[in-house]
Amino acid sequence: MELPPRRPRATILTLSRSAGVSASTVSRALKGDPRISKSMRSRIAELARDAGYLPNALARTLSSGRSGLLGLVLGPRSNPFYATLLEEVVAQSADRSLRFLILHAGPGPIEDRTTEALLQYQMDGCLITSADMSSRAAEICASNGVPVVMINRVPRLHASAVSCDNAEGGARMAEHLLAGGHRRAAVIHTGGASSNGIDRERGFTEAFLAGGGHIAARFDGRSIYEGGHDAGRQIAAMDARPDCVFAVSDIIAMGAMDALREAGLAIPRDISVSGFDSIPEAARAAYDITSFEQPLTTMVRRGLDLLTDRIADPSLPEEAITLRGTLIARGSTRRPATS
Amino acid sequence: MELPPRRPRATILTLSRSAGVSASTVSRALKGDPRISKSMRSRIAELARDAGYLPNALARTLSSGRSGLLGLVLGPRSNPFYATLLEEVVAQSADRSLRFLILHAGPGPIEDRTTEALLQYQMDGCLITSADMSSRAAEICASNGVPVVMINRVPRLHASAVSCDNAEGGARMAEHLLAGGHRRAAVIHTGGASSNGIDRERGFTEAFLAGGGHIAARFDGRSIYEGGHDAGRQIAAMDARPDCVFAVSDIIAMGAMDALREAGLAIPRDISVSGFDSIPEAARAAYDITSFEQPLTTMVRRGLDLLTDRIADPSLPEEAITLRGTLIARGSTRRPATS
DNA sequence: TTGAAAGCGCTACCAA
DNA sequence: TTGGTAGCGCTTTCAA
Repeated sequence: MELPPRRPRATILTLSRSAGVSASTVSRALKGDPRISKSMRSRIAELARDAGYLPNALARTLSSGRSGLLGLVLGPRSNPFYATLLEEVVAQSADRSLRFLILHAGPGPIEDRTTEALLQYQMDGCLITSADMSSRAAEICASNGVPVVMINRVPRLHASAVSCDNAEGGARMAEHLLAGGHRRAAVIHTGGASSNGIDRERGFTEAFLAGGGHIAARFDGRSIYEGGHDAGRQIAAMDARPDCVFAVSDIIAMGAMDALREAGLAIPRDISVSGFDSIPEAARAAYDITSFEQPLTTMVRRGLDLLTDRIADPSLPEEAITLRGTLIARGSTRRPATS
Repeated sequence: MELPPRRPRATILTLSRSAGVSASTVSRALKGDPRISKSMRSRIAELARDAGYLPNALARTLSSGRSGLLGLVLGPRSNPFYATLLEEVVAQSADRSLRFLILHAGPGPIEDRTTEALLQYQMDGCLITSADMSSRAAEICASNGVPVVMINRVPRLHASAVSCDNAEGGARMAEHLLAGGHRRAAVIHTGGASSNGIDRERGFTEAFLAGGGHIAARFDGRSIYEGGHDAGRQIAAMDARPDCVFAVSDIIAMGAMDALREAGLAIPRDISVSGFDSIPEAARAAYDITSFEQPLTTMVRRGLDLLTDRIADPSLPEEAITLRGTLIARGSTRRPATS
């Protein structure tokens, strides 16, 4: 079977020739410049359509200095939260004609060559949802005028950020557990790797202590299911077993919950388990985990706003936006007696 | 605090001036052209390093016609398989200095404007891991000489593909279940949405029937956990309950398994459950699902090979590569008595 | 071994 | 309302 005859792509020049006008006229007509007469505009539009013309975005970048390309840094697949974030980012960026180039996806830090790609491809900005940038990488972006926005991260030097109020979320969870009669909590944190986890734990701990509770133990959940599972096993084996668990993310809570059940404990009868993020998996009947929901859609919307605004006007100051989340009470935590 | 003084980026021209040579010399020296004297090469290399020079990949594209950019189409987050695939693709592409631009991520078909982005950004090729392209989209790619490679999909017109032998995998699973003494199977398929699912079911069914088994029921698992869960509930309620379940993907199997347990059934004592893909989640102790593992690393490697080869030489024929997977027997299926 | 010049496709400035 | 021209940063003949 013959391949179709690979015509060379139409360009502004070819269009201008077949229209018998100059290239500048075509360029202006195509972007609806009002200085071009209406009839000319529609004539050229038709010509372009017939020729299957598509502008060369890269050539445009060269002269305009703006590529429409954004870098994206994504966290490890082991935490489904990032998958949700990715879908949201892609969905919203379609409407804004933003294109994302994947800089990094997975565990581990962003490598230097990744930062270089950012510059080589003239990316207009960068969205980071996970691993912290090295100071060097942040420095490179800043000194090259590439705005950086972090979602689900606290702001750093030279970056704007959108996050939910993690400390507040932790505190709300503490109140919820206290109201359910819990007083001895085990906390599964993430080992200082993420500021989110630290804030969540701090908010929880302060409120739980203030409410008369007591932190019976702390474990490092390493932000993964297995880490939560290990912690759960240890909690089940404790002499004076805690009456509740606060995990700083749902994926850790899921691991803990499975381990507790494997040890023969019933949830929430023997022990309550709570998480953070409210990922879809945590809502499944098999887990049904009480969690603190981050307003993901809005977080992404604001993140893209920040990015596009600062691309349009680099003199804008850096911003830190904090959004309030929502506690979703589910079946994994005992509720106050309603008698 | 002062921002650092935003020097304009170094270009080949600025380098050539400070070196006192021509731009072409710099260009050649930087890419190690042997025609340039060794001393000149190292002198320019040093200059470039000091100036923090990074080539403008977009400008290079304009003259060379090759962007180094590839499009990526990813399936819905509801199936963790795609998250694994994404990480593998990103990890491997770093070593090959390939850059992926996200064309689509999530459920639903690829939109036309997505295909247009492919051309506007002069992408060298496109990797599809999920939703089928419309014929129109495939046509557009073909007529513009953009190679398309599908991973985990059967080849279509104008595209190469890498997949695992799905029918064989289904057959192997049938044999495994037969060997474990099962004779009445329920199959949870994906409603004809994906050729993978169809092949897996066909392979399973033929082998299971051939081995003296019988297909007691079929359900549509819609490729999501909830679909598997619904099916599991119905299976648990059947009068003559099947003794095993074959789900065409792990995420469906997980849903089914949870539903069966919620109905009070023990696995595998009362009923065996098997899946496909061997995603990390299926290996967790809480599920421990017998599954058929796709050789993901190799699949991605071959996919990228196909892509880069056909970019380098567009006259190469389209290829379909089929890899053999591995049955991973776990605790969710009864094994043959070893007496 | 090096340089000059043209050109990739598009935008923007200055004229007309 | 339109055209001419220069230039974005790099590659690549063709000359020297």
